Amino acid sequence: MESRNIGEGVKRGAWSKEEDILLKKCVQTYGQGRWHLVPLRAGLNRCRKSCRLRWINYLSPNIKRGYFTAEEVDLLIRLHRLLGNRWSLIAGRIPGRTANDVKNFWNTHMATKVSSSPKTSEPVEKNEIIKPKPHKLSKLAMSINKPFEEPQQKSQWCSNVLDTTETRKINGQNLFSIPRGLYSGGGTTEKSRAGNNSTTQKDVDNGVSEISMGFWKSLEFFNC
DNA sequence: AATCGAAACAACCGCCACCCT
DNA sequence: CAGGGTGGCGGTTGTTTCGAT
Repeated sequence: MESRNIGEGVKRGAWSKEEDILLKKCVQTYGQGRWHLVPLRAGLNRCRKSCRLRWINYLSPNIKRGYFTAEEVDLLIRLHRLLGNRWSLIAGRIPGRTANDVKNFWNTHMATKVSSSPKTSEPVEKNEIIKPKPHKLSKLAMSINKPFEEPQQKSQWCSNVLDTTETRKINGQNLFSIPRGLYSGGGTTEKSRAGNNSTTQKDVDNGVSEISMGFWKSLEFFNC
């Protein structure tokens, strides 16, 4: 694939290995953040967004690549029912997966499967989906995304947040029929990844009115 | 072996909230 | 308080890869 040069000479398209190395070095040296400075520091002819996206979705050492495990899919389905298309939130609860990963996976594997399932075609009631305004939600997510200390904590959360009957049906019907063997089936649970937990209670409170009570009940598991 | 359509995934775009001055 | 800059998000598009015929 050929990269294109559009506009003010900023390179677009696929990243080369050399660019990856430069970006990696830059982030390792200066840390994440201040993305507007990254192209300059790294000597990259890329826009800040492109650099950030490349790091977050591909170069970050926390990223888990490869097939989604059955456990991850199960969690994804439940979280999607709970949160809707809040990919960053969902990704925050699936260790090692990025929002882009989750979104791509859902769009290519789950969206059609779920919608084609007679039982699951039943639309999720709008008032059941948590839709705080984006950035309030982001902050809320940080509190929600407190890493699970223990594996049991995670499974407890999963089993209590949602009724699992539906997702089990989805899994039973579709999980192993997805082409290209995208599931490893079972798999291990990664240790929780480091979270950016800078949320204040005020931030969380700001979103209260926009969030269903069912969700807040689920948050009791985190003592939020 | 070649072709074509579908699936998978990397990357881009536009928007918006937050932060800082 | 207002305005500009920045970070981050979800939706969408473009390209590559895979599988069927």
